[in-house]
Amino acid sequence: MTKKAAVRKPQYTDKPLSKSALRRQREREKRYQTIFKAAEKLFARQGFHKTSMEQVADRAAVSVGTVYFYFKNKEDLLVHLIDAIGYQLRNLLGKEFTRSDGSLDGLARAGQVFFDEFCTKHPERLAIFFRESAGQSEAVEVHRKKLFNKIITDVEAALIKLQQTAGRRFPSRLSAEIMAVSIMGMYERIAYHYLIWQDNRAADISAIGQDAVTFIVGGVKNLMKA
Amino acid sequence: MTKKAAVRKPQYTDKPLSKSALRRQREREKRYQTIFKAAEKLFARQGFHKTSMEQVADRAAVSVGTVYFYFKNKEDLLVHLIDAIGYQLRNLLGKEFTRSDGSLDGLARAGQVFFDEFCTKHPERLAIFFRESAGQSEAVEVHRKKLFNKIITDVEAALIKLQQTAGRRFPSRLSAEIMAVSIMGMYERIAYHYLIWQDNRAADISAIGQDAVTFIVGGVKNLMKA
Amino acid sequence: MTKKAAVRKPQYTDKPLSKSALRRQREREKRYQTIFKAAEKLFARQGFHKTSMEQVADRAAVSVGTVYFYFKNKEDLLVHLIDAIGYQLRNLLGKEFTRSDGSLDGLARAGQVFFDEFCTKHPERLAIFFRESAGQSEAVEVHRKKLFNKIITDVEAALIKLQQTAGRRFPSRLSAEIMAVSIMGMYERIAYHYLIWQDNRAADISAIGQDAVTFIVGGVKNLMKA
Amino acid sequence: MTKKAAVRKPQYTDKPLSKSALRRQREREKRYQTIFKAAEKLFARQGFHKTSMEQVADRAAVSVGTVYFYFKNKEDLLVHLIDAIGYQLRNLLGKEFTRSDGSLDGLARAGQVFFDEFCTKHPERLAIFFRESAGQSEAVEVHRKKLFNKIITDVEAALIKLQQTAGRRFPSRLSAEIMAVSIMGMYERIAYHYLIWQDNRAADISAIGQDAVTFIVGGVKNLMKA
DNA sequence: GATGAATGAGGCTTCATTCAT
DNA sequence: CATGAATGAAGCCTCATTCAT
Repeated sequence: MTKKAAVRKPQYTDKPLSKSALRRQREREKRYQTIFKAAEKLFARQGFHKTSMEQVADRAAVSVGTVYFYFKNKEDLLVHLIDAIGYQLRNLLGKEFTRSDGSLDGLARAGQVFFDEFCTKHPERLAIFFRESAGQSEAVEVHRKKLFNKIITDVEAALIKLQQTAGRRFPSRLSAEIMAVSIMGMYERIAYHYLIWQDNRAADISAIGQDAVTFIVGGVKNLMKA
Repeated sequence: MTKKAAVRKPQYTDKPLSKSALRRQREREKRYQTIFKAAEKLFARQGFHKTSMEQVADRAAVSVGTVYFYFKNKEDLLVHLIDAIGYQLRNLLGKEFTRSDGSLDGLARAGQVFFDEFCTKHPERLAIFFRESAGQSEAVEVHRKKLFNKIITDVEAALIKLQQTAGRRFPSRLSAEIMAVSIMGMYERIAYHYLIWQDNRAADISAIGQDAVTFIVGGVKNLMKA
Repeated sequence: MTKKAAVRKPQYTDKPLSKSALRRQREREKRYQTIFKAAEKLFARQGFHKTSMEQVADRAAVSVGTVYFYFKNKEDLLVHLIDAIGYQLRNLLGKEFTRSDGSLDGLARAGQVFFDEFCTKHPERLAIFFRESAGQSEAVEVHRKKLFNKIITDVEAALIKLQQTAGRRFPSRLSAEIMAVSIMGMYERIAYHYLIWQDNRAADISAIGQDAVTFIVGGVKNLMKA
Repeated sequence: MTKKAAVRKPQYTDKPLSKSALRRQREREKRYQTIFKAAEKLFARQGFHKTSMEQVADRAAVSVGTVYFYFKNKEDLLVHLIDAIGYQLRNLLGKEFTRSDGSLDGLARAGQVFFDEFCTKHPERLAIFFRESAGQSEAVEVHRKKLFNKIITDVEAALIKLQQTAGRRFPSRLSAEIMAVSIMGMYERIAYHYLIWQDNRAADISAIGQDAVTFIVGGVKNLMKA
């Protein structure tokens, strides 16, 4: 493990581990998570820039050096947070899409899940993904872009499948992507508006999501007609 | 002039100004603009945090002290940028809304104007408004929120007028707001996606906007039906 | 009038002044005083270092440039304040000493005057002389020292006269000076303690002064005995 | 360790320290002292304002960051200096007072100790306490006031004890305090006059102190008579 | 004489990162 | 592996002073 690479995640090697090695690995994983959670909370609450590595270390009850053992640098910490959030998000939404039958239901359910399972339950991740990860650095932006693109591609795929099932065609080759981007933007801003800026609206978010879904359904249909 | 205030804009007093005072004022306004533009460019290109006040001063060909003469501090510079952008944006969109007759046309035209007049012609402002102003500081966030809210309220008002004209009702009292937020989010992300992340798509943006508008129209109608 | 010298005080030349020149001179004197007073107040209230030249100018309702026309620089402003205070103080005390007949009464009356006429009526000058002028700069310290020395010399002279009148001798050649220094220190700290640190004790200061005088009288007598 | 706290002094916890931890602690204390001494010297020689943190760091042969590791900021450095001086001073004088039997001797001895042990041996501390700490900032002034008050209270207590021993009464309830303040002022200015302004008089200071003590004794007696 | 915009050196402070123990 | 003291570059900002108008 070189100086530059930082551990990040426990490595998975093939050779069986001794008991003590196992314990060490578990400890390591635990530490990693502690630091991760500390950063998540602090970045979401105070912002990425206003949070110092010392604060992260303090909250995780480890030394600064330890933070640097698990994460290459501060940016790396943010990137890992973003990745984890993206991973979770795609998992959550993906499940709904795959379960979907090519009707608009999958899209609708994904929207619900986004609000009910993700936004409401992980407001910190919401803030990090949509607020803190913006405008921070080149590397972070690259990661963010990649993630957005993946989710957009997921949605786009669902829309294309839908189009085929319905035996229709969207006006242009780009239409599906544009809709995917639009849906992403809608959800993003709705979450931002009602959950980050008005943090007591969690109760209404489900109903709000309903309207959003109705809106989307109308939009998609209208584009299929065209 | 108190310690904290910084000049910013020439003050408008009632007493007539002498010729030399007038020139002085013009010079001041010019300087202000020079610094403003320098910051706009740098913040958009390198990011707010990566840009130092010295760089701003250099690009504006003035001393650091002069920058501080016109702007209270770095944050103030960003806030003024945001405000100016918001002002321009509302002006642009507002004109379309007022010219509108309560049909969906106004909304459609506003969308076009957003892409064709604002995004394409002021990519730097786009980046500042949607990327750099996010996650920077409390004060900036407050300004951003205020602006977003204003635009959302504009759109919402147009939607309500539309509903009355059509003699229909949206499902809930919130629906119009939700749609407004959604539309804002759509446009934001479309602009971000095609103009910031893929900066050579300016040519397609008009066509993209078309699909977006179609989508919106369908969405709005669907919610009016409901 | 060279660039370096700054006007400071209106010059007194011998040739008779025209009417307009007279008025100009009066105006000048007035301005000088305005700035002087502004600085006095601000230095006393916020401290010398915490006060900027701009603040002085603002309070005097003139431009920064004007302040620099009347005073060479910031330090010069403080030095002039100190000098003026010293001048007033010596005048006040000196009168009592000269009126004195070589008895301890002069000393006693000077003490009273110091508290009743100077401290109570010019708390700002008190703060400047005993607080703000300390530890600021070489040049200021030199002035302060000179002034202290003058006053000390005055007191010393009074003590020596007293000794002669009484037909006694202080133990050493230094004794009178030591007593003068001591008296100065007493008054200084009493004023500081009761008027600067506890700013509502002005009412008691006369009574306090009484005790101080009694103390001094005892001290002087004891040293004459020795 | 929070952002604001800075280490300052090694913390005393109950758990026994390992050998290496002990050494670390010792090193830390040493560093702290080095920086402390550097600041003491520089503040006394060049003045607080004229001394930059970089100079302090240079003289202590550490980096600027290290200075800030041990002291929260520049003001903190001065405050700690003042506190240390006050602590030493009270210790020195306090010993004489407690050893005292309620006669004037204690007061006299304290005076001697002040001149012989403190002023002569620690001219830098003298300058910091009586010159540099004046008129610098609100926080510093608060500390200075507190310390002066403590010493004054000590002296006052000694005077009250004296009065009881002697079976006399001072004219007013304030008298003892006034005398304490006076004595403080005398010593302060004598030290300032002969040791800071005329720095070659250290040899005479003992004799000077004698006269001062005689003066004080006379003063106190005179007030007891009254 | 008065003005006030412009200057820029200089100071304080932060904090990501390193590395010896 | 963990620690945490040390580093020092870098950034923000202030403000005394100047000078063209």
